[in-house]
Amino acid sequence: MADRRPTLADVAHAAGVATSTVSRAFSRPQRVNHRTRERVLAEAERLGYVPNPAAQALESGRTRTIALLVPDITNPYFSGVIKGAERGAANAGLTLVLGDTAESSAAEAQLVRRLERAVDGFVIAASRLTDDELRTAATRTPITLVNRATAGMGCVVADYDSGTHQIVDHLASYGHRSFVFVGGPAESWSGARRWQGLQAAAAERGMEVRRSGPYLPTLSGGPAAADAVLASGATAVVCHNDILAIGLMRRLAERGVSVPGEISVVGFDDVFGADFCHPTLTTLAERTEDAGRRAVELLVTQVPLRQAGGPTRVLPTQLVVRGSTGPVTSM
Amino acid sequence: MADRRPTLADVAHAAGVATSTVSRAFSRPQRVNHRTRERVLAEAERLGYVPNPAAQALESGRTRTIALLVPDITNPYFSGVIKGAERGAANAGLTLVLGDTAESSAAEAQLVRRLERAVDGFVIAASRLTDDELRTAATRTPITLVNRATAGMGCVVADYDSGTHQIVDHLASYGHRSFVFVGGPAESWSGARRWQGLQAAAAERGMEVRRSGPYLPTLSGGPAAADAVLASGATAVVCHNDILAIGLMRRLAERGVSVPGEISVVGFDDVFGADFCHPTLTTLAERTEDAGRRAVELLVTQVPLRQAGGPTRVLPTQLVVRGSTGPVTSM
DNA sequence: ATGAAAGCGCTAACAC
DNA sequence: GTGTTAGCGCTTTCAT
Repeated sequence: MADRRPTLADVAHAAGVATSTVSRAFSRPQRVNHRTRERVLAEAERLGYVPNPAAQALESGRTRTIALLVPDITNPYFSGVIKGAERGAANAGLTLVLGDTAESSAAEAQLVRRLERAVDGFVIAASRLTDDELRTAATRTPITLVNRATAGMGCVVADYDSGTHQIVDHLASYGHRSFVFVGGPAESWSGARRWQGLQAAAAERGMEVRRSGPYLPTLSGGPAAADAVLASGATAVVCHNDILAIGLMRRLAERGVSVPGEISVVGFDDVFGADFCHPTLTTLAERTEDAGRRAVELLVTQVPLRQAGGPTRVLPTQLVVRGSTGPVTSM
Repeated sequence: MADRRPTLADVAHAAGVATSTVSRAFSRPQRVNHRTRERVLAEAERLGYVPNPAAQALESGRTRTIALLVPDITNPYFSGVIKGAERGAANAGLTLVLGDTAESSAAEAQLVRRLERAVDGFVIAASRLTDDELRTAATRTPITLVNRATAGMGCVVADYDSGTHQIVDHLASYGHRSFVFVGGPAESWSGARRWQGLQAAAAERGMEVRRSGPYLPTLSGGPAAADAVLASGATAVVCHNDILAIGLMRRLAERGVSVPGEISVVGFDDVFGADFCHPTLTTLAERTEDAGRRAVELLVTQVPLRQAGGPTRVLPTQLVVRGSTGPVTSM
């Protein structure tokens, strides 16, 4: 182990100045004589001085750390959000703490409470908390939401209105007159928005929609969903997310049902895997990496202002047409 | 925003005791009169007191935070490591900071330096630093490695000796007399270990092996690898990782080559997607979640002891046989 | 068992 | 432009 690490005082002594000058040399370069600053920095470098973040935080009350909370770290949908947030944090010189809420609102609330003094703010993706819980927490520490809109705080959401229209138009262009929405968890905010959008878009097109589910938004949710879809006689299905869609397609393949020959399948998210499953999946791509980065930016800009509110940023979505959708077979 | 948060002094005042008593009530319950402690805790609860981690860290020098560094957060291989580490940290009451080193040794070194004062230790997965750089860094802050063995520090690695034997035995059982190893990045420690293991196992079986590459360990590395393999006339290939294997299989499909009919394909990692690509991929599964958790445990046990060294933990691997491997076609 | 008081390393007024 | 000096909130001797 190294000996005691050099402190501000060590650098100050070595450079023959006061500690405040050293501090300023780092944090307010303008307010220090250029030559003095050079000397201080040189001494700091020579001594291998690194500021102690705990001490900085204690004084300033700011930790230069933010937390990102996601329901499941291993879900590839959140990988993009995590990466984007990590980039955004790095750009802003912030440290990113990652928390997995295990899809539980209790765990989420506990994590917020545990970390609120250790971080300057939270980015919460797909929060399971109620609007009220979120707003209460936001009075203590700034919060920005990803894929969840709650009045009074910064939100970054995907444009599901446009996205669901794109999906419906695509299916209509292939001659489908109706489709089934294979729903995910009932509490999912994005699930509700997707379903609303699909209903509205279908109504405009004069198409008929039904909803099936809820199902687990995992590969294992696929078989039950597939069987329900088969029973319904649908020519097309739109699934809550890609993973569920892939699980559903696997089951359809097992049962000898051709995709897209007999049934067209559409997913949401364009996760890793959507372009190499079989058949490749037509899906609505979200800019998850952008979402993570923007959420951090939103948080950073509102932190210094100490304002609780924040505008909602809507990120574009785009339909990626692949092999799982095709024309209706007239029988 | 909330008013000033209650401090130790507020609680002490409210309970009519000294701050040191409040501090002890939390950290050394034994050394405080039972009734006093009850009263203090009640007041703390009533005021909504939460200790300020920065102040705790400043005094004690310990932050109760550890950092996990990975080359690429979006790589599904690391998702398991991240999840495991998150769990391990949560179990130990530690906060986990996540860093993405962007597959760059410079970024990794910078991140270590930037965080070393803010955390009590590092878990570094697939480190790109040299052994010397790692050992130097470890003298300042404890470090544990995942999938990288460096003498003198705690390491968690997969059992590639057993794993590569499993792969070779599997191919031999299907009648393959030779195979090609499709290599990843030259600097990859695990890549080197895999190749060593395969060579040794093949030699024992009297099989012939050649190496091709290096290739990008991504889907986009697949086409070049596939074409090289075709030119070689191999009956079986073992790829650096699953992603590369899937990219390679896609290219083979494009070129009308049947898998496993004409060529058998084996991957490493068993990442998300290996069970739904087409054909499903035979691959060597690693216990990545265990690895992450164990690495944190190793770090935690060595931190209090302030000992730099640490034993290497070897985690079992197992071959998952799926649809991408089959018998040699005699032509 | 409890209190008083000295810092931990740094920032921010406020002087000079 | 630079130095002096109070703390930030907590832990930890050292008394009592």
